[in-house]
Amino acid sequence: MANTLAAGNLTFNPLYKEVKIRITRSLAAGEWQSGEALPSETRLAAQFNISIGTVRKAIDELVAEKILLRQQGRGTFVATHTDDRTLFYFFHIVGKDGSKELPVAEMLSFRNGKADSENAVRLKIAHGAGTLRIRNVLKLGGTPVIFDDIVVPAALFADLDEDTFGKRDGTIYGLYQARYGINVIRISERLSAAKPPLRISGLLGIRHGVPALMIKRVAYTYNDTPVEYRVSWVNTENHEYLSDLWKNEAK
Amino acid sequence: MANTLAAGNLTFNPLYKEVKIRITRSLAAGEWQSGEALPSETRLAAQFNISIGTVRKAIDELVAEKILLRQQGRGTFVATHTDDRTLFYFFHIVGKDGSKELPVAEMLSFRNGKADSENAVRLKIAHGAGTLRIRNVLKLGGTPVIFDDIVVPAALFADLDEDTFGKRDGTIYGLYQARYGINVIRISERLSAAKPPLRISGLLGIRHGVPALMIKRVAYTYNDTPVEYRVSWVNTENHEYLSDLWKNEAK
DNA sequence: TTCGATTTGTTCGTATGTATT
DNA sequence: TAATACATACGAACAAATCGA
Repeated sequence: MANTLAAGNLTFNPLYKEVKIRITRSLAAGEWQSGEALPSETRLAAQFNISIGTVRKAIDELVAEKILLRQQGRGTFVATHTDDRTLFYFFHIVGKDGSKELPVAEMLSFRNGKADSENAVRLKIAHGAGTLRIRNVLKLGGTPVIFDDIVVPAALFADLDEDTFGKRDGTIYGLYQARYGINVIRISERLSAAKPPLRISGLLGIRHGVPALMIKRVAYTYNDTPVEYRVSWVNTENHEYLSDLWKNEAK
Repeated sequence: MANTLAAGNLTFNPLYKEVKIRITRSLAAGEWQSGEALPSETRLAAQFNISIGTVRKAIDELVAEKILLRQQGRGTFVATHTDDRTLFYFFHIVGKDGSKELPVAEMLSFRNGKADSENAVRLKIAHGAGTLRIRNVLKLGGTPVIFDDIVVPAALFADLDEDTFGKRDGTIYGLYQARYGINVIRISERLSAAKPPLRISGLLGIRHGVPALMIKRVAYTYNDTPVEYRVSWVNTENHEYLSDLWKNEAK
């Protein structure tokens, strides 16, 4: 009888890897919305005509990658960009006393633009392609600590405008996910120390000559597709960047 | 008959978690040396009197945490601090052109010291306890880029001296592991931007007024036991700190 | 409140495939 | 070639959590 899944597959992956790819494809296609439950493991096994253990192994990996979320007795869900998830996996600035807190964003500007060469390389779009560019100040404990300069391809966020962005409810990635079906699942950040431009040091209350942390971030969705490029400046007089792989992982 | 493993256990973990704890205990006790093979899964299952699937599930997690390493046909091994592992999981400085390269260390000094309050907190030792303090300059492509100030509890590294440290073969964590049975399995780093002290900017060829990246790292072994505190200064004119969770993970 | 259906979590067992020595 | 070790896949049974009737 055989394995209809592996058929027509030139690179012979194990079955569970194929299932994982299939599920990822469905996710990328927006087949299940954020927070929505996938079909039960039993149903998936029946659909794919494989054993439940194999389905579980595929889902295991997606759960480990924080793409899916399992809850005993309830089901398996597409991970949502809640505040908690942001705090754990996408926001790395903490107080020097160790305090973790979600920032409050204030939009400074929202403009249309064209991709410069850096944008083009990082976002894998054409030089000169249309972009949206948002500048934010992020406050922690009421005081401005971070300046964000966000660039996204206009093509991905068709009708996004200043109002939609400014009046969003929740995090920025939550907006991408809920309104545009774009699910940020991974970020890559490159950090260096630099003297902030005058305008920015002014915004962040950085005294003259005091350096700041510059972070260049690319956010990716499924299949390593970049969807956002962000340059941040951080006042590290009272805060710092925490890089603690695994600390929040499986116990 | 029952489950001899779970017996006497007040917090009722699943069996495979107990097995994981047991294996971790053996690792912490130095039962298997670095690079050495653990008993085969079949043998472990027999020892614990459980099924092989349960053993595999326990090992799965330790492999995911990079503590163990599995090789089909060969066995399961205690992960070794090779150059590759260091480059992937413990060394985050890359060229701005994206180049990854292992640094060459040059020892500047090796001294005995006493834990200051910062050392005491981070290393969870008594204030004033004996420490060893090593200063290094790390070169990338022949030029000095990083200054390291390393502090370790003297109690953990009984007979470590300047010669042993300086003439080591391989990475520093490799030395800890091979000679003292101390296996660094996780690091936590806190980054900020700052003006480097004159002595350090001189060493790294940083021009006056140019900021540097300061990194405070704590290295941990099993059970979240800290074993090293390290303050690094990085010249980020041509290099940057790369924070790319998962990028090197399961594909 | 209780009960039953549903869903994921754990554990066992077996068979077979693939890589290493 | 044979033995050994991990990898994949299947199936079954029961536990634990959730949710609605």
